[in-house]
Amino acid sequence: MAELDDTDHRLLRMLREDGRRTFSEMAAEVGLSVAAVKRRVDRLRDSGVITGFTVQVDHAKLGWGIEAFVELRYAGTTPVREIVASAHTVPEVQAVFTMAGDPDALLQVRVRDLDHLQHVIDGLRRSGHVTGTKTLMVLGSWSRT
Amino acid sequence: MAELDDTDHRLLRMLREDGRRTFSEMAAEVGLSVAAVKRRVDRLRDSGVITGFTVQVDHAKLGWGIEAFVELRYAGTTPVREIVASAHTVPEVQAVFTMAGDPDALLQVRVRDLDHLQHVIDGLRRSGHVTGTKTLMVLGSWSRT
DNA sequence: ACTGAAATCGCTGAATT
DNA sequence: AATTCAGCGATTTCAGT
Repeated sequence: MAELDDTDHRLLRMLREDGRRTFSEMAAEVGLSVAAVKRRVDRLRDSGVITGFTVQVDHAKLGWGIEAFVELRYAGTTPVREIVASAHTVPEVQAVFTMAGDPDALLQVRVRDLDHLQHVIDGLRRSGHVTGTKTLMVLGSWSRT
Repeated sequence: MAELDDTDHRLLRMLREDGRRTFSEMAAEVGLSVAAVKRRVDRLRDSGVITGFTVQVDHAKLGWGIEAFVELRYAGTTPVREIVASAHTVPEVQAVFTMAGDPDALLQVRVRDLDHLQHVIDGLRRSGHVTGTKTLMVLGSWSRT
């Protein structure tokens, strides 16, 4: 577990709000030189606290307007790595969470419409050792970032 | 819904893999000038397809090693906006999804340890009109980005 | 819409305290 | 660990096609 001071946390918070904020801007805000800020951000990357940078996309604007969570139940013998392996090959699956207890996994999926969702769920039920699904349709969402 | 050609989709994919990729790199890859790539990315931002840039963080490295989903059920009279409003003031809540049917909402939470999780769940049950919770502990996860 | 060039601004590494 | 400075590369704007 990495040792971070207040300045590191401030830099992380700034980058969460805008991952393209420049070192100069951040330096001015925390009261350090540009090179010092760069050294800290480099260190956060090297220590694995920062794993990458990415863009945030409005999927609805791209025509993928439906979001859902699918709870999966598997046959008792199915190893976890097989659950993840079979689920993440489905392009509509955005994230896979393996769970303790019931259900065995939770999938976050994004689809164009309800027909499309039906098709994805059918595919999941056919593949592997899925013994049951429960689908939760997302009506709205809020995210901290 | 925005009109995007193949080049726009390629640029989006590149930025999802690395949100700090330079215009020069992307220009070389898609075979356009730097100025043309910048114009396209600017347009994706202006049209709302790109909503922002952010950093990806390994929360376990920061000592927030436990992740869970909490299904919430509310009294029938509770308006959706009140569900979201009360949940997103809890700092441990990373995301709020309001759902069709049962449960009424799904919260993604991150905590330091199980005591901390217990405390967060107790707080949720006390606040507002929550009539029941079910907590799903995350053992492992995979995400497309 | 894209190109190419010019000006500005930010990034990076080395030397220093 | 932070600062300063110099060299380099990226961003941004604009005229031209």
